[in-house]
Amino acid sequence: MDYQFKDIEQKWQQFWAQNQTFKAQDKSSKPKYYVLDMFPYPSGAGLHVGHPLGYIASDIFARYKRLKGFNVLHPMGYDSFGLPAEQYAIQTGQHPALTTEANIATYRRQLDQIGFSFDWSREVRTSSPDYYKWTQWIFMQLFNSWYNKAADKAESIDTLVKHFEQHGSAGINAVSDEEVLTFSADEWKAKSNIVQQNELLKYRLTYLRESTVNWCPALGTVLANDEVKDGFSERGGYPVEQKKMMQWSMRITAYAERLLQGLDKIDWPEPLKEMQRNWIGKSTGASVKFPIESQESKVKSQDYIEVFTTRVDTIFGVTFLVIAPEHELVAELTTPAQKTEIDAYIVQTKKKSELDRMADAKTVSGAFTGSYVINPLNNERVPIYIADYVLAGYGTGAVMAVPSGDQRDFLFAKHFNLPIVPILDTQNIVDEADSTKEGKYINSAFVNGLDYKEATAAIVAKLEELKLGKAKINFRMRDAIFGRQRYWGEPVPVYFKDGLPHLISEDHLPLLLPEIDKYLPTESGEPPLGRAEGWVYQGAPSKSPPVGETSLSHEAGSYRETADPVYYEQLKDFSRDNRNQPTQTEDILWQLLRKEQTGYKIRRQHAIDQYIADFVSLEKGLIIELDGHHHKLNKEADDARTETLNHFGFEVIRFTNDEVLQSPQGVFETIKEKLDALPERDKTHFTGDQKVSPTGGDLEGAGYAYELSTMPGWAGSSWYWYRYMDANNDKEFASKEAIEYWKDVDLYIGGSEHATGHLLYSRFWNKFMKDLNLVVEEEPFKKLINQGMIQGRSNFVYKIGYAISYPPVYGNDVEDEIISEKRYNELDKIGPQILISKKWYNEYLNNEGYKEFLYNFLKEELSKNIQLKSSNSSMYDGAFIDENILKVLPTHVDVNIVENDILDIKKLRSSRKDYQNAILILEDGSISSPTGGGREGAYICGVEVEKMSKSKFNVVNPDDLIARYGADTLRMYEMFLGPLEQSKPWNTNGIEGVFKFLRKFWRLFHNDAWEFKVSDAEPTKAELKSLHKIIRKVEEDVERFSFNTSVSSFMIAINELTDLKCNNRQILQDLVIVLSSYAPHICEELWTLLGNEAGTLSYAPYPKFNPAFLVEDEFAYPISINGKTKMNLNISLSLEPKDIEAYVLANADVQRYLDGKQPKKVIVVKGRIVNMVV
RNA sequence: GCUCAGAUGGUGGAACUGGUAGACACGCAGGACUUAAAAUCCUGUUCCCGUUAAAGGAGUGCGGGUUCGAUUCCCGCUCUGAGUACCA
Repeated sequence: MDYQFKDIEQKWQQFWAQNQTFKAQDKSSKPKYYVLDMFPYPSGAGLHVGHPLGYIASDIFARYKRLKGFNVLHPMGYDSFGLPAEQYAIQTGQHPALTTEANIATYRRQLDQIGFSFDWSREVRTSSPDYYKWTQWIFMQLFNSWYNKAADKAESIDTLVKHFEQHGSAGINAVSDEEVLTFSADEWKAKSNIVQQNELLKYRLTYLRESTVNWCPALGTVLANDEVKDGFSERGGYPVEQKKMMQWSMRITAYAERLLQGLDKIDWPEPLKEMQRNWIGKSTGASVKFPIESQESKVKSQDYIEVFTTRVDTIFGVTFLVIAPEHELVAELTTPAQKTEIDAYIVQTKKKSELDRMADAKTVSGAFTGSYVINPLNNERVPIYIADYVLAGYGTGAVMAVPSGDQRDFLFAKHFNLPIVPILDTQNIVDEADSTKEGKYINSAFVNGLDYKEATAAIVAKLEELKLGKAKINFRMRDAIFGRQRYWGEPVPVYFKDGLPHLISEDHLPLLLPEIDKYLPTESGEPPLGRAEGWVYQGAPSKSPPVGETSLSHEAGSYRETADPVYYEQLKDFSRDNRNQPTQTEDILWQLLRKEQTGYKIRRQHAIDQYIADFVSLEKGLIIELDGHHHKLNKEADDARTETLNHFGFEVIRFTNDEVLQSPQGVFETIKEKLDALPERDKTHFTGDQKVSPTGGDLEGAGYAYELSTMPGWAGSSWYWYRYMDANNDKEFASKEAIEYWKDVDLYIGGSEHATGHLLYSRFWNKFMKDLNLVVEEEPFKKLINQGMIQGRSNFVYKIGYAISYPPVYGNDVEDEIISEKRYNELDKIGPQILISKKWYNEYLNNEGYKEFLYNFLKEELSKNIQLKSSNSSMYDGAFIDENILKVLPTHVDVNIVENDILDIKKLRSSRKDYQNAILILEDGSISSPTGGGREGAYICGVEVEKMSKSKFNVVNPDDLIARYGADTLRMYEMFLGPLEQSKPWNTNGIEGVFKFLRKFWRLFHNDAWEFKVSDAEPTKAELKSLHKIIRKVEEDVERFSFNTSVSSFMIAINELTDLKCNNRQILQDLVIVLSSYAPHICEELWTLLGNEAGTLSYAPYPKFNPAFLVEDEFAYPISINGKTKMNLNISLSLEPKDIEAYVLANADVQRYLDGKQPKKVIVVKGRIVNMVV
């Protein structure tokens, strides 16, 4: 029978599924090998031909490793939480779980028909509760951990608490928030639980903190840095803005150094590592404090400005300091004389969006504050400027400017006429800064004459001695925002009590995603989970209550002396800050309330217990609070706060900012009425002997609000490779034995788009899990390969766009308007489309005469083919075509109706209505019209390489190709296309060659009548040579992931064996094994035809290469003269170079080439070449 | 701007440690089979000059270097792609 790929492929796919042929063994004496593809998101669009590229490569590798005797783990699953399903749900109201399910089914069907050897018994889905239970569990471990810098690893938060209890905060070297408290052991123990928990939150590896986030209003969620590209969201391309929000974050910065170091130990593509290095952004330098020049009467909150620099050696070249406009000291540093200028500049920068700021990079702008710092090493006065080229978010938000060494500083200095002092004798600073490190220092006091290394060391030493600086390492990487204000993600296993986050009990995992009515934020702007009814935590908070969970106010004697004196002191500091920087609404209200305008003394930003009240009347016990509109999770905190304040004898009234802005007077009246109505404050509560629970009861029966945001897309994919090791375990995320056996991923294949997202977060979680001894390897992916992108190859037709203008109607020239592009396109629909072939398009571009031809042609065709009439027909009477508006537009045409750039005109006509009556000028100049019959010439389309996408009509679907050629052909063709890592355009043209090859292979096993027939004779030498060449070639190629070259070699081998008329069983059987990882279906079929047991091919031993079969006794030496090959000579390989030389020189043809001359030198490389120098 | 990767026929690409550049495949041209088409098979196919077959010459983005010999190594440049960006 001829090669029937359809039947064969279906048969074997079924067989593999039924027999679980590719199930990996949990326990095995074989060595393990773990081949993984990057977790796919099952999108609704289905696969295009570019998607399976990496899967085919990894599958070939996995199959090859099985043949080589490895126990191979090759799983597949779905990263099934994510934005697209949710966006779709918002539009259609369909539950994302349903659409996701449907998408997975499509995805699976498409994967199955390509014949992958996945172990489907281990399939995972991040959106399944069995799976996200463990994502939540890992989140809990992160919450319960801190990073101990001394041990350089994460540890349980218990060890931190123990340390605090025994030694206080002294001796702790941790990665934490910047502002942490300092306290003794006794002070710690004296703190209320709330204060303690608040403090611990600053150390936890996942924490809640008010931070500046990338807010995307269109998606209604925050995004991580890697999800933002050039100020727009990566998914959807919506604008992103900066916003302060209470957010869950992951303290990935704790691992910055280890993430960087680890890169040196893994076999990844260099560009990928480079991207991670850039993202981590380590820079070694020094921090230097520049004392602020004292000014009479002005009290500063700080008497120095700290800068970070990587070139501390240039400190003698500092001629000014630049701080970011957002720098906290700007207000204090601005002198009255400079205030207008500075304010104007700040307003100007605020107006600029991120994008403007980037685009504006070239223009110099800034403003002088009027203040000076002192250069600590030469005591010179250094003016302080603000400028937006200094970023508040990097380093300290301040730079020491060295115009001689830094181009931005140089431009700034030129612009503001600031001095430029050279500091190295080799510097050339006439036109631009020179950042050289060569030469000896000048103008640099005690380092004059030293070189770069010496000077740097000397300066750092000096600064350290002065206690004004030290060597420092800075990282660009920020902590990763972990919450998303979206529905379709893992719920965060956290509830809120006293405004503080608490973990739910492990017994209550998984915390299931609740059902909601609409997948939209609530009216009050809470995330979608705010819609879930009754979604509150009822259980016990944890098995062992958090340390120190006692009454918060057992020491409270008065509102000033709260439970925690240290904390209270800090609050007073914050209050002072707040008073200095009132918000707009606070300021409006304060102007009305101050100076007893209500009849009572009002204080603003006043610390009470652990809170700061916006406004308070101590006399009447009334607290006035201003709120932005807020989040449900803040409400829990607000309620707790109100309750506590009530307890201290205060009544709380709240206004929103909007209320104040709209009617300040009304707000004032309400407050006044309230004050008048209130009695004197009851102070009896301040005895402190009462046990107070701020939430009004014990946990039993109480409902605590859950966290309303969900986890980001990368949560589930940051550990999934461990789940595959033990996918069905319901006791642990994976068993210890499984992890110890499989350890890590040996080969990971996927796209480079995950470089700074998934691959960085995964390494982070892996290191964390290693620290907790949950896993055994420091790095999860030993070897990684980026498959290149498959680009689309678009085809174009060249459409004549024409417009019709009208003469003045009724003496009115209104109609003679300039026709806009849009109108022009509308008009071009009134007649038939006219398309010109590629040659004529080039003619149109380069030849004025042809334009005229087209114009005349068009006029004639139009008068012939259409009547210029419509409902108001007079409009078209006498209409004329405007030559100036005639244009030829390259227009995408569906690549599926084009073959070898030749358009299928019939298919074109039936594809779209507006092409039905099209007139085509063909390559040979003849014309194809709908009425004209007979044979037609060719219409040649234009070609361009672009992204593969529906809108460009260049999507090639693997389903179609499999239907035409089969999966084996598709697999081999995708590999044949070129090196795996390289991006390349898809062109279906070559696929025939691969198909022919498989048929030729099939035919080796069959006689002319297509009957299966092999011979049992002893193989010939030539046959064995062909076989062993390919055995070795495939081994070499697969090991170095050069799949394209082995496909070529297969073709060569089959061509050779066909020429040898080989149908030898021994040869063919080994060949089947060698080819089976590339084209598994056809090989399985032939394997059983050869009489082997079905299903045994996948685990057959790979044939052993025997070099003896390749040994030649002769070699056709290329004979070259001065490096140019002239001829070949067959010479026995047993001859030594000397004899070869003699043999070659004796040859008559060689003598002819030498033309009687004696060669100066003869180079003979045995088995390679003979070269003569004349 | 910086970093990285790359540039070989009409096309995808091969040449692995410096040793016959263009393997393999597509496309194209010619031929066989056929009434015809499809399929299949055979031959040719880097460019230039040229021929009866020849014989020459040039040639791996450009310019130089090292070498008996360079697509491969070194230096400088051009272009393309990717990443990143006032990162101090």
